[in-house]
Formats: sequence, C-alpha cells, structure tokens
Amino acid sequence: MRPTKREELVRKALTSFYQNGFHATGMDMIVEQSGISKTSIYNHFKTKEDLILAVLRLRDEKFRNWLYRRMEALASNPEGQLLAMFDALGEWFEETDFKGCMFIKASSEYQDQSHPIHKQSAEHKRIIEAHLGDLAAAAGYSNPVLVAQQLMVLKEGATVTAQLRARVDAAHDARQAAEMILLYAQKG
Amino acid sequence: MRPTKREELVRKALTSFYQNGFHATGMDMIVEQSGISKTSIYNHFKTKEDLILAVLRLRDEKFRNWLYRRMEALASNPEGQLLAMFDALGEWFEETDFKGCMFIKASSEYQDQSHPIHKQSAEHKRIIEAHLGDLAAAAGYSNPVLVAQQLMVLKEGATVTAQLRARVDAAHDARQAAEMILLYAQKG
DNA sequence: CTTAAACTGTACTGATCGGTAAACTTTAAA
DNA sequence: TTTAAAGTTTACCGATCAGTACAGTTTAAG
Repeated sequence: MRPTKREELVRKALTSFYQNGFHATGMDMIVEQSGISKTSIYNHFKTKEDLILAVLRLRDEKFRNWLYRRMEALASNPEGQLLAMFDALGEWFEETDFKGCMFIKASSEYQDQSHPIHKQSAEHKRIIEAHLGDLAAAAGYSNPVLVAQQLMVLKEGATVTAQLRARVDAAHDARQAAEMILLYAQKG
Repeated sequence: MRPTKREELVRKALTSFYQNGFHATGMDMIVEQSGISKTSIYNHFKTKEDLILAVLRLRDEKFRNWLYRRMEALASNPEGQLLAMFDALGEWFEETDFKGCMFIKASSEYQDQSHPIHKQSAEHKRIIEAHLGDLAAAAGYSNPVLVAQQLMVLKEGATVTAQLRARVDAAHDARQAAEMILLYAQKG
C-alpha cells in the first residue's frame, strides 16, 4: 500500500467538504477536485461516510496540533496559554479560507447524536476541553473543569460568530470575557 | 387567497428542515410530512430556497417572541433580563425536540456570505444582539455594545455546546460567565 | 347553482446522487 | 524483466433530486 495517494485523497476531500459542506459535496466533485478516480476512492473507503470520518480524523489531528502549538508559542505559563487560545482563534478567523468549525458544521448536517459523524465531532470537542482542564488545573484553579467548560463555550461562540456574521473580532470579545472568568475563578 | 394552508405548509416545513437539515430534506419529504401536494407547494413558492427563506422568517419571529417574553417573565429589571436569557436558553435546551439553533445550521449548509439564506441568518443574530444592546444601555453600562457582543458569544457557544455535545448545563455555565462579564463592565 | 380559484394525484423531466463493473494502464518491488 | 497490486477510464446502476404538465376535484363566495 502506498500511503501517499490515500493521504492526498483525504487532504483534498477535506478542503472540498470544508468549503462546500458535506451533503452539498458529491463524490463526483471530490473526483474532480482531487484528480483521483472514483474507483480508486471506493477502493480506499467503502462509503462516503467512511471518507468523511477519515477527513474528520485528519482535521482533528491537524487542528489540535496547530491550536496547542500556537497556545504554547504565545504564552509560557498555563494561565497565559488559556487566554492565548483566543488570540490563536483570532488568527484562524483572519485566514482567507476560514469557513467556521468543521465539527460544528458536521454535527449540524448529521444531527442524530448516535451518528458516527456526530459522535466523532463531539469527541473532538471533548478532547480539547480536557486539555483546557489540564491547563486550568496546572494554573491552580480550584474548579478547573468549570473553567474549561466556560472557556469552551466562549470558544464555540466566537467561532460561530466569526463564521456566521463575518465578525473576526469575536475572538477579541471572547478573550476579554475569558479574562473576567479567570479573574473570578478561585485559585486552590 | 386562504392564508391557512400556506402558513400550515411553512409551519410543517419548519419542523422537517429543523429536524433533518436543509439539504437532507427533499421536497418529497415535505410533501409527505405536510400532506400538501407538491403542485400546491410550488404554487406558493417558486423554489425550495424561497420556501426555506419563508421558514426562516417564521422561525425568527417565533424564536425572538418566545425569548424576549421569557426574559421579561423571568426578571423585571434590564440587568436581570440579560442574565435571564441564559435561564430561558436552559429551558429551550431541555425541550425533547431541541436540535440546536436553526440559523447556525442554515449558515453551516449555505456558507457563502452573500447567499440569501446566510444573510437572513446573520440578520436574525444582529437583531437579537441589538436587543441585548438596548437592555445593556438601559441597565446603565458604559459600553453596551461590547456587553451585548460578549453575551451573544456566550449565547451561541452555549447553544452549540448543548446541541453538539448534549450538554444542557451549558446554559448554566454561560450564565455564570455572563455574571462575571456584567460584574466587570463599568456602569456609566 | 354557478364559477373561478385553490388544491389534488399522477406522471413525468433532466440532472445528480452514492456506488459498482469491467477492461486497461501505471507503478514498484522481487 | 516479470508480476501483482494500485491506479485509471468509461460506462453504467437504481434511487433520488428539484421542479413541471396536466387533468380532475374540492372549496368558498356570488
């Protein structure tokens, strides 16, 4: 097995699904955009759903890697990294091909909670929230779980606002709100 | 013209689109769910897109009416009403047929900012934010626009979290965060 | 009772959907 | 250089998509 073609397929499919949505993107469009034959695609993935799941796995890995590294680059201590997440989000929102969070969109199109695509989207969010919880614990907050949940609400809200209303500065609003949350959160 | 049939069609179409999504809901499914013939549907609306726009108009009116009334019922002063929005959201999240915000989902499926469906979704958010701004001004905050923006970010984040992760208590987290925002916002 | 508008069912269009069959060509390792 | 896997093109499948044509039926007002 040559992994390159498969990876290239998933990478190209990612941009197609991200830019156009899941239902709106037909397999023929993916053939066009990727330059990979349909027969070959279905040799790698049994169904469109399987391809989407692979796309979401790649997106999860790439996005979390990028976010975590950016948070570490922008601040040295855990408290600063929590706030730096919103600066990183702001950079993301400013990218020309920003089209919102792929997992929010996936869960919007596959609404059933038991659907694999929905479950995988929820898992992505769970992992990020756990990371924020670790940082909040390291920062010494007495209720790191609550802090992480509140910061996640701000993150999702800023992302949706940036996509739906083209409001890039939502990241700045969210950061200010996060600062107030951290100010009030008791330290253990 | 009898307005009843048309209204019934839009009402039934709303639940279909809300429960299943826009692309995933075919016109044949709307014929089934509404009991109204396809010929009659296309006599009222030229295209599926026109029907969706009418559905979103109805949703905007119904949702804002409900939210505003609920905020007024739960608190008497403007500051309390701002916080009561999150209690109202919590009630919404607990409804058995809650499936997230219809406008967030619409903008996820029609991503182009210039698309009528996307624009109408953004308008819905703009109107609610303006209402929050009025309440924040009445409450005496020196920067009511910023307060409204931050509360909107919390509202969107809580709604997405409740839908994507089945976390009804996101409304409670958001309310706590909102309390801290209001505590720190200077009064004029 | 008449009449016109509203609505109905049925059948259809061309396009596209996800997915497959079959025969052929490229690729990379033995 | 042989060989088998991985890739390709082309054509197709039945189902469904949004939307239409048409002839018949219900409805409500004069």
